[in-house]
Amino acid sequence: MTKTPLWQAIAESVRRDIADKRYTAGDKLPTEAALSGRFGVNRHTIRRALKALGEEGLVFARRGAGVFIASDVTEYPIGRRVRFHQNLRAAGRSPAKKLLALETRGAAQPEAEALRIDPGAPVVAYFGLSLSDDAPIALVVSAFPAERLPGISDALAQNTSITAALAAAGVDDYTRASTRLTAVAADATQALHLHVVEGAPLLRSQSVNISDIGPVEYGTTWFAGERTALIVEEDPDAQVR
Amino acid sequence: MTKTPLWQAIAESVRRDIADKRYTAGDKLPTEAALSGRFGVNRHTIRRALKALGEEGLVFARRGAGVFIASDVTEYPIGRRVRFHQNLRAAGRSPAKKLLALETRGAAQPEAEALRIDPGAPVVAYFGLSLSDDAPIALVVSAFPAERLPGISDALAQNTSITAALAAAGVDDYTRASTRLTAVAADATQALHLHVVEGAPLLRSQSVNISDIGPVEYGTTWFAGERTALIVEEDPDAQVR
DNA sequence: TAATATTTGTGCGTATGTATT
DNA sequence: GAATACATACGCACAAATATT
Repeated sequence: MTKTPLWQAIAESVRRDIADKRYTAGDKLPTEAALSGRFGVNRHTIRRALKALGEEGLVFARRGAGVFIASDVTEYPIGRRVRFHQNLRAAGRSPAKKLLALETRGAAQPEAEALRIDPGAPVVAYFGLSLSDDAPIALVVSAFPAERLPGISDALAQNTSITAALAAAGVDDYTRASTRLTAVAADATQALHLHVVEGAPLLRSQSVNISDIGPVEYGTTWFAGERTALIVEEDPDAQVR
Repeated sequence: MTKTPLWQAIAESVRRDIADKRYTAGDKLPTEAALSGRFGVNRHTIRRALKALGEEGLVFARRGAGVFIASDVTEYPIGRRVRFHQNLRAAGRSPAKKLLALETRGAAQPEAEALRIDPGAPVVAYFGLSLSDDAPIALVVSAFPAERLPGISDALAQNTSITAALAAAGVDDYTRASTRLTAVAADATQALHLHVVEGAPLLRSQSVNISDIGPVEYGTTWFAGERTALIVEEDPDAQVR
């Protein structure tokens, strides 16, 4: 009879607690110190167990904050992906949206080019996080030309959606210019926001929205690759050459 | 895997913003509170990042007033430019193409569903590599329904392009159904083919091509994220909702 | 001038991450 | 596994300087 390592037994115990909904998505687990007391083992043994759960995607840790239950991946491993499919046209525009920050500053070179304004001309920078059931889906950074859109800053602060804010600023009709897609690795802060590990693959979408008064938004969206997929609609009559 | 401290990642991000002239000499940075919201970290962590920038002489703080840009950074290591642009419609169909392998086997479940054939029905699997100036661009795996396309195996072996092979098999008119895009991490063999390190971000495109006789190709393409960007063409008349 | 709000500066306690012994 | 040490990070509270009204 082989002896089961302590950390495996502990991992199994916590796994049961999660399965039994004693802890649910977003909850904080007891501290490592508390768990080490409860199970009567060293903190490192607890850490070994939590590491295993982390690799299973069941929990994730935030240094200085605690260990938290990840979104219910176990129950709906496939369905979760399906639910979070994002349409490219709706990229970064899911209903639940958290405003992270808003600032007005000078336009950098690429922003100025995309928005067809002078470098240094004021832009309103919007930082947001798209959520679905508290699970972060995408990180959004958008630049708006301040002089072309009077009152856009207040509109963004008061409206939950970018579309609504643009409408409040007088733009109710705009089209998306060609979208540029590429895969990139998550940096430390992106990983923090999206609840993935540093270096995890992200899908980055860059696009410009244009109305009849000119470009109104230069937006970049980072999607958590593990949890989201973009569906690109294609013209059914289009020919593949 | 080296984990970058958050404060270093934040310092680097702000350093870039200064280098890109988003903030210029004399400007006031957003408040520590605003930055802590934008990056999703505690104010102490922001302060640590700002302290580093202060020690570099890039910024200085005035208690009660704010943090200001001391000087512009002119020299900055420019990131590798994206050298290759691929149109999504041409995904995996660039001129230089290397045939890696060709095999006939039974259809797996997802292939059967996509191609609308029975699981286990014969499919011809095509493994190829897209190149540009000897640099690998994308790894391509396509499945073709063997019974629906008599002679497709020989056609693929003899033709350099998939389009030509399909034409040789009697299909000269097909359309691409909606494409699914997501970011994934490169596994060991993909990394080898694409000349990237294992774990590097890849852009994965999955799509089905349909002709009047039914689905003719279920293809998956992995693009090297560091070297490629997909440009999604949009209907200029399309509305963003 | 005075009151109030904002912003940076500082301290303390606690939690996680990692390395060493 | 156990014990220790240190770096990183969070959360709260409050003081000090500045800005705003």
